[in-house]
Amino acid sequence: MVQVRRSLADSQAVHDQVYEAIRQALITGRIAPGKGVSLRSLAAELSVSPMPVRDAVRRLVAERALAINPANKRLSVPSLTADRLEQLSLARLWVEPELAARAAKNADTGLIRQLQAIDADVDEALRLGDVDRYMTANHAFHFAIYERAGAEVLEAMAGGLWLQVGPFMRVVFGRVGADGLVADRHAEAITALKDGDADGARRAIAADLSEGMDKMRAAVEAGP
Amino acid sequence: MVQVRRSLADSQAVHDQVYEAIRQALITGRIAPGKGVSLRSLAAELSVSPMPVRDAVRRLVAERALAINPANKRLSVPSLTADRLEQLSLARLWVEPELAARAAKNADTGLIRQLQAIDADVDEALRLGDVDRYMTANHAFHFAIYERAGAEVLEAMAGGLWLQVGPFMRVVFGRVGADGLVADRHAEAITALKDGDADGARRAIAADLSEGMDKMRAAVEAGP
DNA sequence: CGTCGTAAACTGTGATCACAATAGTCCGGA
DNA sequence: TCCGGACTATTGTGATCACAGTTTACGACG
Repeated sequence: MVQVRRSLADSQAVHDQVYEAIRQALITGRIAPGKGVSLRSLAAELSVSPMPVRDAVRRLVAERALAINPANKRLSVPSLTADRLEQLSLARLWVEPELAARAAKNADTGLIRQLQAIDADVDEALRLGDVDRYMTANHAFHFAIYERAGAEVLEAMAGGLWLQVGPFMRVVFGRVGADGLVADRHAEAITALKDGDADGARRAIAADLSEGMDKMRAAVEAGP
Repeated sequence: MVQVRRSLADSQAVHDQVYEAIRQALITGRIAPGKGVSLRSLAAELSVSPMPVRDAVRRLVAERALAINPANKRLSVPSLTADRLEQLSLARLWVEPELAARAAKNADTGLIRQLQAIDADVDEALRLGDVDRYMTANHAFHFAIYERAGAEVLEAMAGGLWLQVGPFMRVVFGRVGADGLVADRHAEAITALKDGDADGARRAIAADLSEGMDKMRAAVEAGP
């Protein structure tokens, strides 16, 4: 990948690129939960030196997207347990509707148009059964909303939770197929945001989440 | 400090010790909010090489206990704004009572005794006006409870929030004096835990938090 | 054929160096 | 006194090496 550095500010540092790469691999499930990874193997895979990988991994560990075995200090992807999913669901179900409600107060036509475009992408990804594209688009949809809340602390919390939930989502697709998630509440959410209806946005996002989480729960309980 | 390494497992890595040191300095307000720090200065202060500091700082940045200026990539302690405090309050007021309620179901006499001992320490710190000791003991009290909830994800969230709130707490002491926080709800919480009263524990912790947060809010609004 | 021990490969951690970019300082000129 | 520009110090980032501990592979022995 060729990338031109314009200035120090807008240039993504290598460790940031590595972070994004691993994050994406984690969310899309390209690295299986429970599997062990190592700094050097990741570095080799991404064709960078171990140094920036080390930085990225530290960050991911702090965000609980990667786990570190306290006995031998080796890295691994956290495995999917029903208990973890339950806690993550609960937390998401609190933060994300709150962010949606706040966003409703700041929504404008630009945001609405953007959301409609993203949602069209989500639908097409679902139609094609393109898992990675669905995940990316769905993430973009939610965070386009959350970003508008203007609540950086809560938004960061949501980001961290989403990262931890990512691997679970892949399980859903793996078991019930790509059409398992077809019924989202995105249209409802868009309508509520357009009307500046904070409570409506809160309910729409809450419903969207809990439906998705229910599917994940079922998939996880079906088999670890 | 002399420390014997028994095995790789129980030995704290240097970067963990550095993390704890900076964390403590942040919480107790020894590093003022808004102030800039650097890897090498921290390393010199802690008499270690910049390398483990780098690791610790990455972690703290991920936890939003340190901020990194996107323009020049320099480190600083996040400054205290009313908006940030409001979001942190809201989040704490959701997670921590939840943890307390869960802990109530797992509480035993051992925990109660431990909490009573810690609370006595809190009270003595207040009596003496020993700010650092109060902060440490108060932290110990809350997390002795939360640990008992057996909810690692939520507990980690609480830990991250506490870390971000830490600097605000010092502001309270700086303005209203050490006796500004004298009225805590620890006794109430202990009673509820002893009775296995989940709702009581939830209410006690919620009351404890919101009182503290109110004081912080007043202190922050009085002057940045 | 199975089991155990030893050697090689691999792991995270820390130290040190190089480099480009920014911030700070100090001095000259108006 | 105040402003501007050159020089120096300091900054985060990345690369490379060393090291101790752990895991894995393999071959010898029973």
